[in-house]
Amino acid sequence: MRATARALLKGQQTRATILDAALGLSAQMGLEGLSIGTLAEVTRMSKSGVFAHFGSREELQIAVIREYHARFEEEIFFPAVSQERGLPRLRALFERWVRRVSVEVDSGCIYISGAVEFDDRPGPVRDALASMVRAWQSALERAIELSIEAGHLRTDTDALQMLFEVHGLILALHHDARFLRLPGAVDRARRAFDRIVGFYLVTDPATPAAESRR
Amino acid sequence: MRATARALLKGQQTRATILDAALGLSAQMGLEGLSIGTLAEVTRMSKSGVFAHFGSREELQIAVIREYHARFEEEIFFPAVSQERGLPRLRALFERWVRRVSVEVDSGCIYISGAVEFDDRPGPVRDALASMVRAWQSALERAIELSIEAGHLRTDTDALQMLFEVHGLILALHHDARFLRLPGAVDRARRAFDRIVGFYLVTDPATPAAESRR
DNA sequence: CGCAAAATAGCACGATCGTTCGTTTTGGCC
DNA sequence: GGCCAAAACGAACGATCGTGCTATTTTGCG
Repeated sequence: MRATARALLKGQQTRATILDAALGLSAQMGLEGLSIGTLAEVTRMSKSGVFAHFGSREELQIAVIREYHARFEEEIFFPAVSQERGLPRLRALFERWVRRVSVEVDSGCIYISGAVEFDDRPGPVRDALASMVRAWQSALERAIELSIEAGHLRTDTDALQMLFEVHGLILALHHDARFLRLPGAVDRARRAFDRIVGFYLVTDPATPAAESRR
Repeated sequence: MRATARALLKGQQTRATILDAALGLSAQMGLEGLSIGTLAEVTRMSKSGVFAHFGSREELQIAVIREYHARFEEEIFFPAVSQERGLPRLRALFERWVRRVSVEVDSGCIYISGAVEFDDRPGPVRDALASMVRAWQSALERAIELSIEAGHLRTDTDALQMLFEVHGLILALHHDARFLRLPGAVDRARRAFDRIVGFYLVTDPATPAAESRR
């Protein structure tokens, strides 16, 4: 009857436990590889017990995507927006993103694997995934635009073009590090990012750009 | 008893038919999504009839990978090496690669989807896939090195670094065009490629210029 | 403690999976 | 036409999948 009463019924709590295990499982095996059976095994519950918390496999997958998104925001986006707008924030976003992916060499990125698994499998799961990815891309686009407004990047910078190029670096990093297991991919990504930034950087600091390298 | 006698026993011929269907199926559903049942349905054969041609699902997957590699070479690599070595050949390789991926918006690229599906699933399938991908990357690396030797690219060009960046463009193209269904991704990839080439280009044919080096 | 409701378990279902085995059909050559 | 090996088939197997149902246990609260 305390204030905690409603906050965490037993159900919500084990649901969180299941979801956590589901996150790990689908990061490793992909969203399609996530099965209720193995999930029940891992959490030491019955299949139907697990199932009851989500109603269907699709809902489970969507719940996983949402949870992944929440953690992604927490780990990458929120800490980075504490940096001052413009290039410092953009750099922070990229650096945290790179670090996340390089940690995920052993766990897998649901955004990347999900994009491949659902790229021609229409339905609510794909929609949820696409909407999260788009949200993240929009956040990055916004950070680039703020860098332009702050006078750090050239005013004729095509934000979406720059985003495209930076995103490619993350995908190449994921590919080389996780699939090919090549060493040094993280450094390549960082170096390429600096090169891209260098290209879009204002050349004449007539306005007090200050740039503040890293 | 004609000359055709040994060349094409009935078995090899239907095996080729099955393999062709398998290529299409696994381009669309991924190598893991390829099932003998649906493959039998498509080719209007019995499951066991299909199965007998490959001995196991793994061998079927490997056969698909090898066939994909052969077609990839035929469509991209061989026509491009007819161009003169150096930048023209490198450009031809990239342009054909981009075109292939942009056509694959509706069919899927086995190299890309396979890399995600098997990035932590060790075994013969992963090995075969990785070896094909590495072969293709080596071919590109070689093309870059030839461009350096031909005096088209700066002598201090890091071929693997440039390869990393170019590969990222293809992955971003695949992601944006196939998953997010964004228009204009092809042009973005081309523009980014030109920018990358521009960076590594020799500015003064006499001396490897000291442009804003990073 | 007691009781209603929530949470979990148990069981069975139809479907699909890769694979095996024995049989039947087919194709090539005398 | 007949012979033999290759090719294709059909049926069944054990396993796993998602998903209903119905009990049973556990929880929260008066």
